[in-house]
Amino acid sequence: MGRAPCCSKVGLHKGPWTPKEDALLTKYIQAHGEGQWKSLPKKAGLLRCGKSCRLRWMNYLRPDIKRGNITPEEDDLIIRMHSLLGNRWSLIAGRLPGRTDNEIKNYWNTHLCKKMKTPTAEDATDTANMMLESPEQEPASGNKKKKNGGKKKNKQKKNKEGTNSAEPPKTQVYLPKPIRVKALYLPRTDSNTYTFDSNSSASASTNQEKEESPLTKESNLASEIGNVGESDDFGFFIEDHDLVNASDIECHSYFPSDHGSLQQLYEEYYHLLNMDHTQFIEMNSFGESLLV
DNA sequence: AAGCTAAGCAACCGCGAAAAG
DNA sequence: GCTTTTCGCGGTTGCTTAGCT
Repeated sequence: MGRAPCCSKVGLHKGPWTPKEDALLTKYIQAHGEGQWKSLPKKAGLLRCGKSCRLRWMNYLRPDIKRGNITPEEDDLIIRMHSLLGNRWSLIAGRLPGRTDNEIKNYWNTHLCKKMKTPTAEDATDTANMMLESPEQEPASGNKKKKNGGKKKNKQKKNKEGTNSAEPPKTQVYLPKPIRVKALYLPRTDSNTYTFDSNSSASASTNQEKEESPLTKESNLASEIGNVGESDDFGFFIEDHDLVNASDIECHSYFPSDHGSLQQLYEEYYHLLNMDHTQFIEMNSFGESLLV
């Protein structure tokens, strides 16, 4: 069955955003919160596709975006998270406060991919074990500079499901899928710093959450993983039995940027992913049972 | 200084999944 | 339970800029 286009595409602006468009979008979202991307451009007075608005907001305009200068610690974490999760940019980004999936993806494709191909002795020792366990995932097209122009579109993409038998098997992670939680109820605040007007939907976190220190929050989340043993990649089954997606909880909002914590977080992930298979299977079926 | 190439990054596209009707 | 709509993700493209000859 056909799929309706996300927008008419007729008469819509494309390409780089102007400061005026940025201002309109920011103003609208500050007043009304995120979500309803389809209708947002019209309401905000923008001649843009809703997807474009969302992307612009998520990757550039959000107040908590941290731009530029990936630190060595972040760099290291990205490499190691990638070795565990593969090209799950949004998951990796969710663990790096202020970083976006697009930024991390670009960073990987331009810097780290090369680095992985020509590892220094230090890198080699640091990551060798993980690299053995998970196949090197090429960036979609590497650092190719296709000056041949023209859109080849998704022909390669269609092959991604592993028709190439020569490829080594990927590390499979059998964990429950996150479920989508409506932004209206659990907005993606990302925000220890990102607070709109008090009536904004973006300020949905409870007072308790707001008062809780980042460290407390982090350790709580860590204990959620430990106690409940229920994390997808990586949704959490919270004690009061609300199944939510961690990316909606935005635990990264609560993670302090100190790098000891990033290291701790990595170790937790690594531990989860190295649990034996029966645990994965149980977790998977448990998660699925919740989702049916 | 001009032309060329590579690198970096913002933005677009299509698809899958979940929500809504 | 089926269809349609909406959202979010990952892959890809193409513009801009830096570096080199």
